[in-house]
Amino acid sequence: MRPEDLPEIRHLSLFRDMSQVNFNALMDSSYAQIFPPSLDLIRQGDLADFLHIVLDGSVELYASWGERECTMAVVEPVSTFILAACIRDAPYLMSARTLERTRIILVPSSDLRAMFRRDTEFAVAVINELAACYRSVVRSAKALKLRNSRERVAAYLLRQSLLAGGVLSYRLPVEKRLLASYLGMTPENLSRTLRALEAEGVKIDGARVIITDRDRLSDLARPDLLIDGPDLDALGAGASLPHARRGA
Amino acid sequence: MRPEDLPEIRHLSLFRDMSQVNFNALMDSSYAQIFPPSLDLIRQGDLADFLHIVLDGSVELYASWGERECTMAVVEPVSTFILAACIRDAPYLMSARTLERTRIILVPSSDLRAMFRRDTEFAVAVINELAACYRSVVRSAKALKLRNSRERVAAYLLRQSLLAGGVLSYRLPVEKRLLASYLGMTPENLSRTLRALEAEGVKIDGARVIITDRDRLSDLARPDLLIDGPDLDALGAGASLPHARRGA
DNA sequence: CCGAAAACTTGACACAGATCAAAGCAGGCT
DNA sequence: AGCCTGCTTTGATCTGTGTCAAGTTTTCGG
Repeated sequence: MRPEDLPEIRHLSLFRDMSQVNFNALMDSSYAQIFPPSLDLIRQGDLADFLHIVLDGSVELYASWGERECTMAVVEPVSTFILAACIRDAPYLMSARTLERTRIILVPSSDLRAMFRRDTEFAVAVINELAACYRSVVRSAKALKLRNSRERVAAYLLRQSLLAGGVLSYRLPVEKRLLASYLGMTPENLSRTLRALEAEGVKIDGARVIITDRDRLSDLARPDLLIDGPDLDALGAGASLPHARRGA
Repeated sequence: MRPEDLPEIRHLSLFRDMSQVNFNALMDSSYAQIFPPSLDLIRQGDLADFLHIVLDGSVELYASWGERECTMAVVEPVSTFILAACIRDAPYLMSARTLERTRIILVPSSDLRAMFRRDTEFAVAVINELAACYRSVVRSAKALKLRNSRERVAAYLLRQSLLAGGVLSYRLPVEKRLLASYLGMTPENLSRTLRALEAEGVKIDGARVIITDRDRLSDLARPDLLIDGPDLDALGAGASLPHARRGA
């Protein structure tokens, strides 16, 4: 692990409040590793040996059942994933693969479990993180059950615009194929839906999104605080995709 | 609150390991209340003032968006609900209504938040509870995205049979209307699907389910440990419905 | 025990979304 | 640069699921 990584990790809400000694102890038993793109890091069903912290690159969390699979989230630096499985000492419910060349810190889950018994501040941080993750998945389950795919796409486009700072133009931060899977639809259907939305206040050109009539799009998406955030919740790794960036 | 309630609450994994003094303190600031059937206990969006513990009766957790609504879970005695919102001191993401006459203990969420800073065993219990809830919602999100409605129904029927102890005949523990909503489909569609499944190894007679060919049904449902459990996870209030009972 | 209200079922139909197939297009690699 | 793989789009078609409407059954309160 590089020394310059430590401050970044320390800055995560999960590790921010614990004592320096305990933080050091945790980091001492951890190690960094670099993975090439499209590499499977975790297979669902395996036992959760390590908490993962993404430092560079990005990681897709996905679930599979038989032949089918679907994207559950994408994790970007700097954040952690599969905390819950580590804590329960249980099999992972999701698989993980790198989307690009990715550097990851691995924290042994046994150390983790020992640590929150010793460090109250850490325990409180874990509690907050888990509660946030939980709420984040609940939000996406609500979206899935309450909205149809057109509404989900519209809400997604609108939300990205807000996350990028209210801009009217931005680039999709993930491939459409992946976005489709995340939104619970086929790539073909997403493609058509994006096309159809051009009559509803948004122009799509490749990965570029241009919102031409925010109110109109908003009428369709009917964004909802309790589904779309603004989530102080899902800032950690819950069940969301990367944010669009201002000016990108 | 009745004195005889305390042991039952104390027995919950959430409260089992904390010190007696702290448990008493928490209970002292709590109070019981009895609600009639079909009463709205919680409206999504309200601030989370109390952790709820169901002692008698049952409670439906549901989400709404505009006119639409859907069932997220049903909570039965003795267990807690909306822990995550209490911890985050955030608005509820779900609404709650009683399904029958229901007795509930209300624990002020401020006391709760103070308590896990003071009592490490309680903090650990909260961590475990939240991790379990999280995993439970992930499971149901996976089911929703990976299976079609017929597969979800088949898996549900099979799972209930196992939860009731592997029986081949049991009664549905909830109304079909509610089950449909939980499974993300319309009542009409559920009705037709149940009918169609009669060619696949189950017989449905009103609320009675008779599994006539477990293997055949299993082939269709393809039950999966990482979706359907057996979840040591969702024994608490995650995102599940009541279990069928042996002999019912 | 009866009547009203609610839950459930069934049928006809419409539409959203999946699938299959094939044609562009773009990005990465040698 | 140029090829090749994999993403994306488009079209045609089909299936699953929702909707509307009417009927039946069950439940529950008086």
